[in-house]
This record gives sequence, C-alpha cells and structure tokens, in this order.
Amino acid sequence: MSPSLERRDLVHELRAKGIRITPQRRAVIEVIQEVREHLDAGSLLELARKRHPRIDRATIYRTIDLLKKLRVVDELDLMHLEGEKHFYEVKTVREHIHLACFRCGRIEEFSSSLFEQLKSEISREAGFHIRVTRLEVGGSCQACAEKDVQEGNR
Amino acid sequence: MSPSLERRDLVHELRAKGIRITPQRRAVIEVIQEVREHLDAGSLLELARKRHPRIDRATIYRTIDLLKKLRVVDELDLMHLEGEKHFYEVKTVREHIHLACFRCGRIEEFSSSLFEQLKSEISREAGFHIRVTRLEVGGSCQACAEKDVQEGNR
DNA sequence: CTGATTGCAAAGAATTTGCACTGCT
DNA sequence: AGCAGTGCAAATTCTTTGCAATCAG
Repeated sequence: MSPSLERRDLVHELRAKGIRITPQRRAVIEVIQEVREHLDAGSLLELARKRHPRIDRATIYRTIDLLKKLRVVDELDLMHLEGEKHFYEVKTVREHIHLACFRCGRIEEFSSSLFEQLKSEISREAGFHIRVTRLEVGGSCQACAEKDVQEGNR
Repeated sequence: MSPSLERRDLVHELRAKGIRITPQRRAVIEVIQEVREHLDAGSLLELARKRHPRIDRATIYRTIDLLKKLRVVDELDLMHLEGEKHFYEVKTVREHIHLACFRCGRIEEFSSSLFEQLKSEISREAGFHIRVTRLEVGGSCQACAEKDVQEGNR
C-alpha cells in the first residue's frame, strides 16, 4: 500500500509543476507508482476503479498521455507477448532493458553501463538528441532455454 | 525495381524450406524486399495490389505472420510516431537501431558494435537466449535539435 | 488430389473523440 | 468563476477469424 521507497512522490511533483490534480489522476498515479508489474490500460482502469469507482477508460488514456508528455512514465510494448497492448512504468533513474520470454511470458529487467555508453555514442555520432529509448529483447529466459534444449527446440 | 544487392532472394530461400509460394506471398515478399522504407500493413497491401490486384488485407497479415515466425522479417513500432501501426523490414545481417525524430518524423538507422556487445552481455549475464531485439530511440534528429535550440524548446 | 491458402465479410481489441456536465484552483 | 478535466457513447484504427472456394505441389 505504501509507495516503494526509491520512488518519488509524483502527485506533489506534478502539482508543483502546475498540473491540476483531480481524484482521478491521483488514483491513476498512485496505482502506477505502487504496483510493481507493468500495467496496461485495462488493468490500470481496473485498479484505479478500486480507488475512484466512476473513473472512465477515456480518463485513463488521457492521464497516460499526460504522464508520457511530462516524461514521468515510459511506454512499453513488451514484444507484444499478449496482443497489442501497451504497458506503462514510472521512469526510473537509469533506464533498463526488458527481456520478454516468448515461452513463459515472464519479463525480466536488465540494466547495463554498456547501454548507457551506447546511448552516448548515438547522441555523439548521429547528432541525435535522445528523449526516450526502448530496448526490448525477446527470446527464452534461462529456465525456458534449458527446456528448449531438452525438448530439442532451440 | 531490382532488389538491392545485399539482400538475398527470399522467394527461393523459402521455397527451399518447403514453404508454399503463392502469387500473393510472392507479391508481398517482393514488395518488402524491394522497397527501402519501412512499410506498415496498409502500404504493403497497397503496393502488393499493384502486382496481384485481388490480394486481401487478411493475406497480408497472414503472410507477415509467416515471415515473422520464419524470422525473415522484423517488426518495428518506430516509437508510434504515426498511430499504432507496425512496420516491417527484412532482417539484416547486423541488427540496427532506429532513431525516430518526433519533430520531423524521419527515421534514421544506426548500428554499433556496442549494441552487439550489449547483446552478448545480456545472454551471458542473464542467461537469456535472445531471438530478436528491438531498440528504438525517440528524440530530435540533428537538424531538428538545432531548430529546437533556436526556438528555445529543448 | 488434397491439405494449405485465399478472399470475403464480419468480429474483435485497443484507443480516440465530441460534447455536455462537473469540479479544481 | 472560469476553464481544464471528466464520463459517456459512439467512432476509428488496426488486426484477426470463420468459412466456403481455390490452388500449389
């Protein structure tokens, strides 16, 4: 129920920026901050409704849009493991990579200084001003890779 | 009109694998091989119809699926610059990164040995067996980054 | 010949929009 | 009080599916 320690208090942060905080927005923001899994719009709606029962789908999407524009959340596709939904997570200090297992569906997170180096290289060599990056990797997680071998898949 | 030199002849490659080559599939494959831009299902349909006028939307999607499963094409989101379409490209020897400019919409490609190193690191350290990766970067391309500064955006 | 592939039409999933009403600051 | 934000319902966009007819090998 309490926000994880390493995460900032988004509600205050946004209010300080002059963003209007409605109960609906508060509900969405709290859910997205407190739930560790990656949420799609549907589950976000479901969870936000526990706090603010009359909240509508449209408000969820509008709030997500707002948070994306403010750059406080990242949008993920997670390799479209389950349809074409998008998933959302609060931006972390260090960006991380998502490893999606096609076999068991688990999502692992991975971060690496090589990724940071790669991003600097991109800015430097392509003269590209990076606002957001998304690195998704699909394949088999360790456990499933072993099963693949046993079963002769690969 | 002629396929670019560095690309293999997919039709023969697939037939060798026992894949049935229909005129519809041939049309889709030829288009995807010959056109340099990233195509979404809609433009793929339009272009494939020039070769095989009665081809249907469903066949496009089914063929894309087939090619994805055979791992001869990659699916891209290109940062959802224009809606939620997906884009397709024939897999290249070396995977590359797509840089999407939010301002002018241009897509640049970038490849780097750091990316290859990062992928090895992921397999090694996470024990993850990588099948496909997608690295997309959004921001401002060189030209637009300059305009951003001039206009005080940033 | 025969099962894989296709076109068609309809359904489905995710997201967006127009508009009158509500409520934050 | 004023205007940004909301709920509702309908619309849009992209993709998938069921089924009878067709065709590649």
